[in-house]
Amino acid sequence: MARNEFSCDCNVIHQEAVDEVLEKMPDENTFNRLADLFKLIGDTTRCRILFALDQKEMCVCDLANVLNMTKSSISHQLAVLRRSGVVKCRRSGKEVYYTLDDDHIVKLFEIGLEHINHKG
Amino acid sequence: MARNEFSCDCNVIHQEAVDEVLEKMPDENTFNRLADLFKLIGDTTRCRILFALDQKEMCVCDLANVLNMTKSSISHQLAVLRRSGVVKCRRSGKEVYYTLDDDHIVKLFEIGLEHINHKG
DNA sequence: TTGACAATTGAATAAGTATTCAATTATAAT
DNA sequence: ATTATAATTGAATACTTATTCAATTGTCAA
Repeated sequence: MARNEFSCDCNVIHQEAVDEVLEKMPDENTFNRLADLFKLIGDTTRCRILFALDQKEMCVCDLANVLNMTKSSISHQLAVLRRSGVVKCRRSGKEVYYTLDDDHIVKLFEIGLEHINHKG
Repeated sequence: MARNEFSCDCNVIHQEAVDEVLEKMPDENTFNRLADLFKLIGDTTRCRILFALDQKEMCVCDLANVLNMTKSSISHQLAVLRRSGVVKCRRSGKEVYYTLDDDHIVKLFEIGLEHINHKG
């Protein structure tokens, strides 16, 4: 019984190619986590926060000023980034300071910028 | 007049840091394009399509079988990828064959996978 | 030209999410 | 204790978007 009998609305045209690709494809969980990672940095606000934190450790107020947005908005996004483990924070007095906690992010940005500069 | 007087709901705490970071930050357009790029690959379906096309040139039916999804769904996503210039296509008879058209994508995936394997 | 199949397209629906607003917590200073 | 400021949080709203469904286009074969 073909594995795609129910969800796919067509017959296989190049069975060999399909089988070969299927064999090499990572599992569903991998794709979900990969997509989640890119989704995380696929937002202008979070991109800017991460860029700022790559320059300097900053508190929420600083970030609000750099991005010209409300503290609440920044804080919500920082919570997202924290949950995903790409930033970490420390409290000092009334302020909470954030820093990057992931080496891969910067590399992704570098390649992303290459892409942008390469294309129109 | 401070540039953040209206949208930001707090005073600058570390003026020096804020100024320094602001100076180094790319402009708005750059962030929008960067975020758009990551948004593009921040979707499980598009991730899987791109992974498949990195292995082999494929027609829509092949992709529908590999991903176990409808041709319509795949076609919609291929249109998105085409508009963004990360895939290209050629028609041959009744079929349309797609291939990757961007070297950066694969690099982004590699680093993304490193990230995933590194973290829990 | 008619029928069959690959692919695309537009509209509708459903699901996800970024920001706003109001309220609350945490810390420091008076 | 009280006040002020930094930060977080939850709920609501507005916006975006992935998939589905139905209809259409393009190509080939009979």
